[in-house]
Amino acid sequence: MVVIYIDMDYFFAACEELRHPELAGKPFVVGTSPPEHRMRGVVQTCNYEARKYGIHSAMPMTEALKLCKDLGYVPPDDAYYEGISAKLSALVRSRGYATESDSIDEFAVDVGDMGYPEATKLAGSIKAEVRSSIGLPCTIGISSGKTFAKMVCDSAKPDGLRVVPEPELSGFLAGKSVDDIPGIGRKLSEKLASMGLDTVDKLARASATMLVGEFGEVGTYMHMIANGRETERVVENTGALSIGRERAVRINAGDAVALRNTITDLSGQVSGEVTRQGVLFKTVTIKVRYGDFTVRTKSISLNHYTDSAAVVLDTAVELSLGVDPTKAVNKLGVRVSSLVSMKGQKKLF
DNA sequence: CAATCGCTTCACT
DNA sequence: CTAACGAGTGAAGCGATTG
Repeated sequence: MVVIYIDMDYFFAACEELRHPELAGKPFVVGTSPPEHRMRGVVQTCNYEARKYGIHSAMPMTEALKLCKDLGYVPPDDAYYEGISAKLSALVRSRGYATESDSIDEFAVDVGDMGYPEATKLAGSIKAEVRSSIGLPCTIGISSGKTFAKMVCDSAKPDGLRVVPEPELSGFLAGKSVDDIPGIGRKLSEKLASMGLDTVDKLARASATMLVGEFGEVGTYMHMIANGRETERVVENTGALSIGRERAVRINAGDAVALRNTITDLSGQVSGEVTRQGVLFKTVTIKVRYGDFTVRTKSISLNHYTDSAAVVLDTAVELSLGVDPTKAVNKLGVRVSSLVSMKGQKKLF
C-alpha cells in the first residue's frame, strides 16, 4: 500500500504571512497568550526565520524573546486557519483517493497499489496546486504506509518532496531516533532512553514481549514500526470525537464566583461549537489545573444524547462544585464527548 | 466478555 | 544558582464497573 502524506510547513505562521505579507522574512511567532498577561503564553508555531534562533513550538514566550530580541508576535486565529484547512482538504480529496486528515494541516492519501513513479507525479501535482491555488508551501512524503510516509515527510521539511520505496525503508529507519516515530514524544522517548533504547535500530531489536509489558498497546505499535511493518491504515474521517475549550486563568482559592463565570463562558463556547457541527453529546467533562500544576478531570455521562446548551452549562457547573476550594486554580476546561452527528450520516457514537 | 464510565497521560502545534 | 518557564486541542489507554 502506497501512501502520500502531505504536511503544511509552519502552517499557522504561513497562513499569517499569506494575509500579512509584511511579516514574511522577519522572525515571528504565533503564540497563545492570555489577554491579561501579554507574553505569558507559549509558542504555537513560528516561521523559519524564528527557528534560526532556536525557537520552536511549546517554548515559553519569555524564553523565545530572550533568544530573539525583536521577535514578532501574532495571536492565533483558529477560524482563519480552519478556513484554509477546508480548502486544502477539498483540493486533496478532489483527486479521488481515500484521504484522512490527521490534523488541521496534515493529510494522508491512500493511493493503493499505484507505482512509486506515478505516485511521485501525483504528489508533485498536488504540491504545485497547493502552492498555486492556496499560496502556501507544503512538504510531501511517500512510502509504504501512513506512518512511514509521515516520517519521510518530516525528513524532507521544509518545502520538500521525498520518496522512500519499500526496499529502502529499513535503511531509512536505521538512522532514526525513537522520537522520530509519530506518537513517540517526550515522555516515551525519555523512558526508552533510560532503557538504553535511543535509536530505531535498537528499538527494532528489543524484545516485543518486554515492550508490551512496559508500554502496553503502544509497545506493540513501536515494535512494529521500528521493524518496518505498518500498523495504521488510512481511514476516511468520521468527525470529531470530542469538542472542548480550555483557558488559563488565575482564580484564588475558594473564589466560587470567578470559577462559575469561567465555566459559564467556556460552556457557552463549547455549545456554540456543538451547534455549528450539528452534533449531539452524552458526556460532559471539566478539567481543572491547580496552582501547583496538578490536573484533575471530572466527567458525567448522561443517559441520553442532547445538544442542549443548558445541559452543558448545568452539568459543568455541577461538576465544578467538586473543585478543591482550598487551592488556587490555574486553568479550566469544559469538554463534551460521546458524539453523534445529528443530521443523516452517523459519525461515531 | 464486551461495552461503557471516569479518569489520567501523552502528543502535537 | 537544578529554578522558572509552562497554551490549547484532542485522542488514546487503562482499570473498574455493568449488563
